[in-house]
Amino acid sequence: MDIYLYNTLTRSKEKFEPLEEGKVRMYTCGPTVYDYFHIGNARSFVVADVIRRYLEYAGYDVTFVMNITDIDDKIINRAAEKGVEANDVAREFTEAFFQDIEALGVRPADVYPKATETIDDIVRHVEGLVKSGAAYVVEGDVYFSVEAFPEYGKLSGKNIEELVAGALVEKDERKRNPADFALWKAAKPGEPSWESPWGRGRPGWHIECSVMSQKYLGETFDIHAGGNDLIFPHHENEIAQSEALTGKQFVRYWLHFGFLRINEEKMSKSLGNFITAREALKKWPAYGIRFFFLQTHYRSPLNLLPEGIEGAVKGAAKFRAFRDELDTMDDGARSFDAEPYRERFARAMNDDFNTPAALGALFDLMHDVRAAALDGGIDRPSIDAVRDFFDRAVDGVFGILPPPQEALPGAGDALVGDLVQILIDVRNDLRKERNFALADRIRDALAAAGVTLKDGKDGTAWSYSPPESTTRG
RNA sequence: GGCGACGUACCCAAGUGGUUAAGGGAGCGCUCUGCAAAAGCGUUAUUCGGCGGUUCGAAUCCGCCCGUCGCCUCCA
Repeated sequence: MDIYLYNTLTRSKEKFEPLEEGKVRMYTCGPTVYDYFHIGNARSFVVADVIRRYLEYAGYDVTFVMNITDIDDKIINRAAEKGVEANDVAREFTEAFFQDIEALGVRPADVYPKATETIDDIVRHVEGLVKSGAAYVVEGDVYFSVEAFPEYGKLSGKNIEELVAGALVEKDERKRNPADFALWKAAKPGEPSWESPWGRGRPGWHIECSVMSQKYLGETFDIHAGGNDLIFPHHENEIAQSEALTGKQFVRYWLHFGFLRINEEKMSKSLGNFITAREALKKWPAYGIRFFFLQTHYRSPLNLLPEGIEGAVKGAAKFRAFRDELDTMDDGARSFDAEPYRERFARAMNDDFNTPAALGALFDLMHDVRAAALDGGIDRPSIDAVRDFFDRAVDGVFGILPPPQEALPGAGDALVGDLVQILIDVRNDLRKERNFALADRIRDALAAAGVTLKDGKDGTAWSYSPPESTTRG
């Protein structure tokens, strides 16, 4: 089955045909490491992660690159505030970035190029643009001349005249056109800087992504993804800088993600209405946050509602319960064909990564497997086939399968488990004696400690999760 | 002002011309239970922001109106 995806460049869904058969070269704009990233940024990282995982599920060999912008005005400003070196800020938040995406279950990219480690390549690229006349030097700054690139505006649907007429473009007498943008910035006193043909300075933001992506993926690559707000000017400028030098198409498919909103408003650092991914992960498990994101199509805006994430946590928990059932399911005589569900899943995902529809297929699979299991039982090969697909989809592609109970903190400890079991045994004796008051006291006390008891036909099972009472705020 | 997205049940959200409008959460009923919890099962929109139009047929196409949001400036 073919994959179709919505390409911002053509404003339409297109059949995905990678440059090289069976191989995908993909790039996503990574963080500027001046602070913790927020839950809205997390949505982009998770969505990109799921797209990458699905392409691999679909059989592609994916090379996935994400940059780290580790030199930038914001980093310099933050360092000045804290009274430390820009380096220190970058190092601290690069480390935090890796911790947080790991906690979110985002699989590592193949390469994480850093701007400060790509300076030579950036300088060469800018030099090339200056030589070709697409860029010009003014007092140690280098600007890209938008008029030198006739196709400027093709991604965002803007044109230079309108941008200039928009009057919001800051006037800078040194620029030939107000829409021109900096490729290289001359160093101000005290700022980190590198040698260049135009004196000491540092790269502009846009050029980093162009150079870092092309360095690892080639002059033309398949997919470049990022948030909607990067379409203009960031990605527009990337195209201009890249294609003006190579004369080749820079990126074949541009994917853009919808925003996470809070109170119907875009969540952003500048509006100050954000919560960091780090804070969110203290409140909710990663699988719940991921499930919450995937319940909405990646291009649509998504309103952050605590009850929404709580619902997502519960939804994801059903996957775990079902997965455990599969392991203990008695085999029966009937066969169950998982293929229609696999097809529905693939059809949904192939249609511009329609994760909500794909989730629907997975829930129907659970429902129908249970119904079949009740109605005579399913044979072993069918159970195995369901489990194989289920694991590859829920865990492999979406990354939303909650960990088994044993993996939860505290519950894996042998002594803790023994103590809980002793209490359960005592309580069950009390129940036999119909001393329910004391039995319930044990149950309530355990519940307060995070241990939930489930009385069933075959005895009492228990599970652990961090107590609700520790919620903060 | 220019460009663009969206408005589907109590909440979230698929579906973009044709059988009964997916799925999740919540509510309700049931099973299980000493009672719970958890889990499972069942159930909840003659209707898709409003008004017109095209069509044998529209949530789906067209027009207008109302409402929400985004980009045009750093931002995922």
